[in-house]
Amino acid sequence: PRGGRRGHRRMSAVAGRLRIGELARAAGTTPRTVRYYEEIGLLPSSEPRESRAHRAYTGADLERLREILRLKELLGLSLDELKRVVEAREARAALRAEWHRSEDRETRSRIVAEALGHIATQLDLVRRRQRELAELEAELLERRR
Amino acid sequence: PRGGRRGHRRMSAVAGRLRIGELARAAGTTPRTVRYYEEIGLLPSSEPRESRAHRAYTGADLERLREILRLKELLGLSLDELKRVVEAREARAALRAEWHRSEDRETRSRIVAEALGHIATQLDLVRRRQRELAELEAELLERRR
DNA sequence: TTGCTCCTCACGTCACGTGAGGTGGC
DNA sequence: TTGCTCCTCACGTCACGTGAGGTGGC
Repeated sequence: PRGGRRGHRRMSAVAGRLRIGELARAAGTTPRTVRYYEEIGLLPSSEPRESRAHRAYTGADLERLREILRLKELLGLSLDELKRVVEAREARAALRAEWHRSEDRETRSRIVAEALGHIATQLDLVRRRQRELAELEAELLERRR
Repeated sequence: PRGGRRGHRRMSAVAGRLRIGELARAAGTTPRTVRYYEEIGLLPSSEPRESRAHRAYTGADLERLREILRLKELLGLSLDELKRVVEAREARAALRAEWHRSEDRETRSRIVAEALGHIATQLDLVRRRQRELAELEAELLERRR
């Protein structure tokens, strides 16, 4: 007595691939937004489809979309800025591979330094927001007296 | 030997009133944004001018604009939501006057309860953002290893 | 008088929302 | 086969940006 009786089993498609509506819902957004991000190259994803075919996404795509939306909402980044962040992140992934191949200590430390720089930039933004939110919270508490 | 030599003294106009450019700069935005907020009724301000006259603002207008921009940026509120927040805040100011006039204890506590409710709503939003930012910070720190 | 800053249209842009009309997969 | 969900235009909307052409105040 488990497993659905009759009726359509309407969820994920083949092999854990997500359809655009499932992806959007899981990420807390809409299909239109996903298509728009693809259009401007923020989600390159969805490998070349034969025209008019449905888009299919992986769990990695979902993670990426969630991360993008989070940076957008929490840090207030524009899609243009997000594009640069995403590209920098991909560049770092490529560099990491290079790091593994390289024996040169100087090359290695240069790569690490650059990665740390990117993270530091984002941390600065996060912390500024945290400070501003703390101020706002303090004022609200004050007003509550 | 203080006070400007010759040249134009080009800052605030009469009696501490701000021009739109000064207001915008002080609030960290643009004149266009100020005009747009006035257009949609978010900044009613700038009492009826004879047509084509320049707008003039007070320090209170500046405070109000700053507050609006802060809620918009930190909490991600739309202008429509901000309008409601501002209206609620004005309603509270009116209620406060009523509170002072009223002798009835029940009326008084009802007014206070309502005001506390509004503040609690905003505090919830602030704290959710804080939690999300803390998560993001933790992940960045983790990634930095 | 000269320079800014201001004024009002009005069209452009960014980040999507919302149908219209049609096709695809459980 | 029936229902959803998907597809691609394409126009609408929100929150401004950006000139164009003109007027106002220190």
